Amino acid sequence: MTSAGNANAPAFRPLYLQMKETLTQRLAAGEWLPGALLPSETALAREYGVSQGTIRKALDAMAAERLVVRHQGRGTEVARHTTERSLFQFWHLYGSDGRRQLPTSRVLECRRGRARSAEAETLNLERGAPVVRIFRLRYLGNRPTLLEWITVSAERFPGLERFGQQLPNAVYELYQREYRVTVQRASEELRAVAADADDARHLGIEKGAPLLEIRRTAIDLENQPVEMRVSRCDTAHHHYLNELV
Amino acid sequence: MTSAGNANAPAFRPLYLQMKETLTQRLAAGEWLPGALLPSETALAREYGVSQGTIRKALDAMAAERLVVRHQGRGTEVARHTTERSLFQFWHLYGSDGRRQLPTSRVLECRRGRARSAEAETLNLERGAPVVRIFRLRYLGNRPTLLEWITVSAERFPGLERFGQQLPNAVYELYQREYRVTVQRASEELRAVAADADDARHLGIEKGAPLLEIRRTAIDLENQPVEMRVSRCDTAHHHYLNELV
DNA sequence: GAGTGGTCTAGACCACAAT
DNA sequence: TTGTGGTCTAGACCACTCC
Repeated sequence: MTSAGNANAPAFRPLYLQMKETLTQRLAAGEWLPGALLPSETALAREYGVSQGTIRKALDAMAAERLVVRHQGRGTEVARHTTERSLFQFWHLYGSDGRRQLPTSRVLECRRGRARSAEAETLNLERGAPVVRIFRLRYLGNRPTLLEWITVSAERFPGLERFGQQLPNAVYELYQREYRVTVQRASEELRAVAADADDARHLGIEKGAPLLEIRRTAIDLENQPVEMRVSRCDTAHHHYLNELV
Repeated sequence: MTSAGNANAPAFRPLYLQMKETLTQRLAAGEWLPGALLPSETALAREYGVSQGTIRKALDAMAAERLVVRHQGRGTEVARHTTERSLFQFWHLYGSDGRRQLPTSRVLECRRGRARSAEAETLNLERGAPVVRIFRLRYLGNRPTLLEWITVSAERFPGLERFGQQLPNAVYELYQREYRVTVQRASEELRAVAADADDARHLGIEKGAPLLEIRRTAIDLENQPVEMRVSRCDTAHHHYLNELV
């Protein structure tokens, strides 16, 4: 399929959306690795027999979804999970002064297990399927602020448990580098809960104190869930910021 | 300023961004009322002496910010505050089944007062300036779920207090219809707090129970704060959903 | 200097809404 | 049928990066 001028697919959709889909598939298939440059607009236009403007609309749409990053004069790059991206897309906790702080982490547990029903449902696994669980205590400015439980499929992330204390702060960079898994987006459910005895001990607060519980499901390039994450945050000195635009 | 070909402004910015700015100013000034149709792309292009494509990029950018809504075959319409918009942009509470429910409301208080320091700071007012405060209890499916305190400037919203029990559920529609104030975006700070005695009484829960507190600042078309809103939600049967894209 | 994406233009045709 | 925005094309020039 080189010419898309009159596609053979059952396509009533605009050409640029078809091109976006095609390019996204090639990207998700790993043809271009994170950080690499895609072929130029003119090269892609030649390859598919469409105009440069059509490729441009497709790439602009992909850039809007953070699949690629466009650089004038340099080219179009496959999006990487940098610390900045983690910060801007996935980190919403701010200090009382309104400044964003990145956490440091202490891994309390990191081992294999079998998927419980909630994990299986969230991650699209069979119940009892092998998983890796990470349990971390995270500090903001030396203050223990956040307890975090992460669950991923052990088939998708073989040997993840071996990282143990060496797990980096930003695990999405690790997912991408070691496992070719790119977290594209996520959804978070927020609730207020009461600290149980363990929460209280780890966070140095009273049992029953209010905590902000965040349940995140992270989604990869193929729109499949890849990580389930539950966080419990002490919001005495921090808050979760959400911009409604 | 009819020809923008070689602008006299200290402008190194792209033409389409200058056009977007100009059109946004005309819109914010009230030249086109909510629901009205803007002049067509060709008419605007003629008026400013630029190509239709440039106007198109400006309007597309405005549509991305929800300032206007584009309809093929009909024209470009100034965005209105409909119930759908309130729902999709400003309402983030979902039931445990994942369904979005709109609240019903009971106004507990609606009267004038003088800005306290937090209100004055948030709303860019002098401390002690006249304000209107609304205090509502909101129900989701017959269950009292949410206490809400709203503060706005009494100068900007003269006579708002007279609505009392007749306040509609979606006050942003009222702001736009009665006061020509369009809420374009907002930011929300979320924290977990413990219910005080009043919270507990109104929501039918235990004192000290965890509540999700949402502090919202609403921003108008001119990027000025127009409303401060604090909500305390019982998240036993609901949660706040945030999509990280 | 060569190559890239960003902007701007101009024109053709299509899909859709209103009449 | 008329006019609107949506798509697609083609070409020119600009700003920027890299060699």
